[in-house]
Amino acid sequence: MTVEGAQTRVTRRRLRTRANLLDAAFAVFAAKGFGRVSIEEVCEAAGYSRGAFYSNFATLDELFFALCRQRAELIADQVAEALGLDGPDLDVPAAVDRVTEVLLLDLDWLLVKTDFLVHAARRPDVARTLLEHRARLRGAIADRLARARGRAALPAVLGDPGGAAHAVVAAYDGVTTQLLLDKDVEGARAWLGQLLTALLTDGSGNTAP
Amino acid sequence: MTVEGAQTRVTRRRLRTRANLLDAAFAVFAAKGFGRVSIEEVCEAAGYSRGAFYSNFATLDELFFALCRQRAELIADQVAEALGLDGPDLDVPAAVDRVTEVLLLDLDWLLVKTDFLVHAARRPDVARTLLEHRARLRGAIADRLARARGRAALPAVLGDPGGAAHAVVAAYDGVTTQLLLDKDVEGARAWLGQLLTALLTDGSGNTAP
DNA sequence: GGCTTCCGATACACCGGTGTATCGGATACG
DNA sequence: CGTATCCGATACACCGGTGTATCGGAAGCC
Repeated sequence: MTVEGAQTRVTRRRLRTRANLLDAAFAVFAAKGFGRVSIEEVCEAAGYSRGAFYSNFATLDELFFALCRQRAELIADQVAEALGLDGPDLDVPAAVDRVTEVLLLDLDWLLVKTDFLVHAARRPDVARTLLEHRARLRGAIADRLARARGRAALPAVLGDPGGAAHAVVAAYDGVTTQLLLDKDVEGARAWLGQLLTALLTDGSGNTAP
Repeated sequence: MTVEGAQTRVTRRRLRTRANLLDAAFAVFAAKGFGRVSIEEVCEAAGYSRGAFYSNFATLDELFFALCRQRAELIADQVAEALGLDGPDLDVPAAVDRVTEVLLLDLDWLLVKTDFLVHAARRPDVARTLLEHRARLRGAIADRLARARGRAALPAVLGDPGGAAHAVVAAYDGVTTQLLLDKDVEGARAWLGQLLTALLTDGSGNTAP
């Protein structure tokens, strides 16, 4: 039933199997895509029986959601760390490098994430959650950009740092789409770097390499 | 068997039912997502029995592919038309308006298209087809931009018109992602306009409204 | 180590969707 | 209008996955 309020013993084994199920599910979802996957497949991949599954999750959707939440927060933390690395002043190209290193690393995750996107696009409540998550990320980026105004003025067309952050996210999403098809991670990184440079500078090339 | 080589009579009824199945499938796919849809559902929505389906398609994948191909070509034609409208000189904001009018019109299509994207991301052969399609579209945009050099110089960071076209597509994809979640078509159009302006001008605002 | 609690494996009944084979009625053509 | 052809509806056998109920054994606690 996945109730967590009235649990007497926290049970160690349970946590392990739950984690194992999540890991196996990630692999299976990445390979086949959510919606093409049965509960049995996940269990088999994890080395458990269906009993284990039903003891930990009520439905496949629930597992999928838990999985995406887990990974998304992991990535978000890494991005936040990458953004906070250098001091009060921001070195745009360096920061871009560090962030793309995190964001455009794991093709499997991008695949599952996009699966989750289309899933969310059809469920307003899930969409809300995802939107909030994205807003938080954008906020972090905007903050970072605002603190770095001195070094490179933002182009006027984008407006405030919030708008610029919005553009950064859009660029990332756009590059992701192409990457999903051509699988060229290095190319995507380079390309995202160029795009962000074009967006975040006024075209005079003052922060370009 | 869907063989089209040795067909004695071209049969009118068949074409109609095929079209009906495709239309109904579009609605169902948009509502539930490919992979959450059964053959029966599609047939029911179209008002046919499964016999009709199997007489026209071998598998649900085949229908899905045919559907995406159909719609994609329709959109591509409309975009090509919108790009070719004004004379040898290009009015960037106007062209952007016309194109976004076509591209960001039908949320259902964006939904299905993204479904198709994740589908393609897992099948190299399908991915190839989609990549070629995108390359053709980029080519059309690059041509258009190249012919309009006189009016507004492209920012150096993006390189040649090919690079700029690449950026345009990325912006479109990025905006699409957000749009799928917040369903704000008008906002997406405005936002895509801003993004493209930021990308295609040198920041001096010479083509900004 | 003995006891209690809990977790996950096994077994079973069930259902929805699949694919095929067959047949009746619609359709094109002379 | 008659007839050959084709299309799609119906019927059937089948399978894979689902969810539940039950039970044996592991994990925690004394």
